[in-house]
Amino acid sequence: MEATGYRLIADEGELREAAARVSAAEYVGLDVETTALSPLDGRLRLLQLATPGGTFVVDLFGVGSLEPLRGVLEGGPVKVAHNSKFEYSFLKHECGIAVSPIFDTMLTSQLIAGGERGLSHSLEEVVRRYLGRELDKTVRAEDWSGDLSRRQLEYAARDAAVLLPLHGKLRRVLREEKLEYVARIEFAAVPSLAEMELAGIRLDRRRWRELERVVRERRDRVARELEAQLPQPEGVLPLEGLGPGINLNSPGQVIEAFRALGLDLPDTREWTLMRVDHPAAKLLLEYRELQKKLGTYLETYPDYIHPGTGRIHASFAQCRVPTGRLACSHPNIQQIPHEDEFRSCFVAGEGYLFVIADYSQIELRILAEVSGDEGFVRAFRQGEDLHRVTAATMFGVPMEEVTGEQRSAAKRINFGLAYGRGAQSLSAQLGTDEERARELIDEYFASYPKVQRYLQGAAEKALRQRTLRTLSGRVRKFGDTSGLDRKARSALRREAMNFPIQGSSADIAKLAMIHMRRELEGLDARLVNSIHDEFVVECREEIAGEVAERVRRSMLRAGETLLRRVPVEVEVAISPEWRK
DNA sequence: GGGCCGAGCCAC
DNA sequence: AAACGTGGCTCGGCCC
Repeated sequence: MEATGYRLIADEGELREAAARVSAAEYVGLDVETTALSPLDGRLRLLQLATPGGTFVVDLFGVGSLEPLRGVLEGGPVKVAHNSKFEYSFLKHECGIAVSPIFDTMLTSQLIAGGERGLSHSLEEVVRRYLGRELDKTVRAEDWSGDLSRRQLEYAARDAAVLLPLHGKLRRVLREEKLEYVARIEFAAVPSLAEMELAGIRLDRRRWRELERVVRERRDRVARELEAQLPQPEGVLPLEGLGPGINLNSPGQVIEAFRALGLDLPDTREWTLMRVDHPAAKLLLEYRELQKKLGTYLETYPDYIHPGTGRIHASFAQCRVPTGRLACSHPNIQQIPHEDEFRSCFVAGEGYLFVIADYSQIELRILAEVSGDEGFVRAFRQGEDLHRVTAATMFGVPMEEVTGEQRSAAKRINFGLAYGRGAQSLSAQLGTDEERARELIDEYFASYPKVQRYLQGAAEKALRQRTLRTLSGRVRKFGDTSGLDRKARSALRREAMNFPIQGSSADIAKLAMIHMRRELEGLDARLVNSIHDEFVVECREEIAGEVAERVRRSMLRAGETLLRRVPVEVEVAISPEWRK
């Protein structure tokens, strides 16, 4: 790698001069070094700006304020960054600067990869893949809070400088691969995600603790009843209430205990236990549910409350999921149990309310759109109850005469097909035999012939052309499909049928987040959670009505941008708690 | 003590 | 023998 020239900026005068030089550039590489990984816990130390004419390394412990750079960072040249959510978050939180416009080389690499597994998207790997250069990343782990070595400064400058040739290369690839539109969506969504993380969400600690106590009592009671049913393991004296007993969380020990009862289990999954006719099996299922709630949610979530803000700041990964859905972690606030007793512990702050908005049946609307099936499209256009219409057509009865059971079967098929579900699994869910399930599917496809044609077409295309796209052009690439066994082939077919539907839904959700941020700008209102087709916005109580309308408008606009033949519907609720 | 993996299960 | 797409988290159980 070539020697890196850079200029260290250590006072305000030099910074103003640098800002003037940088503002003339069309693209600048942007990178920061920080004293911690979260802006809530650490500070910016260095800010690097790379232009074709040279790289500036700004020492924030020297300049004090980045105000002279505001004009460069907000508007002005395109800022090229790798994982720009990081730069955005620090600059927004620490300086109130909203970086824009953005070109993100990590998101670009992820879009181009199309969900292929095993590809790293670290700067080091992406530079190796697209530029054929080696970057030494060993300096990153060093301490950035004290005096900086020459090596550290060079490293910092080089990381920013490499973004320019990388951008040049990736821009060409984006164009060749027809990914420019979806890339624009991703880049524009970065501020929405960053600000959602910074905002965090409030968990009512007292109510959560109370719920924990109740659930723990229930669990302990079930555990005692269950242990009374199971034989004690050998070599353990049955000391009352003191025994180590068996570990109910260990599938191995549970299988052993059931064997002693004369029940041979292949595994201890829910599906297996459900059909075991023994009170211990029912108790174990009950125990599992309570243990899951306790261990995964109740005991651990309070640890995520940030001491500084008193709120939970989860992280959202923008392009980690091949379909384009967000992934959430630390903790995952997309998987809170749906029951009100859990969700209602997430509350708006004092004087604030939640606006909770979700898309109604968005994936089925997408299926209608992409398949173009007239019956399906008509049902949505006329605002009918789709499951009822489906049942009426499938079973050949008038709408008014559809029974609850028929509607429920139709609903399960409607949803199942979007996941590529087959007769076998459908029969298990409906409690019919496989032949009957096959008949139902046939009747379904007879009612909606273009849906069948579409789904089969997607599966074939994945196998033959090995690439599929969503409505925004997001691509999913499938590896070599020639050597797959039957099982792997059918798994791939199912994935192929699902990808455009789930992926287009993610496209719409991301567009909605972009619109929403603009619609809410200047209001005391912000997005605090995003659960695929649902958004939770927190706002001052006085403006909740107005915010609800703006959220609805943003979501409808996003839906209508990508769905041209099918109407979009959004349901909005206002509540001090996260609940329906 | 940390890392890894499979089983199991929560969400959409 | 067994399920139906996308994830993340906790646990036991194993390794170094």
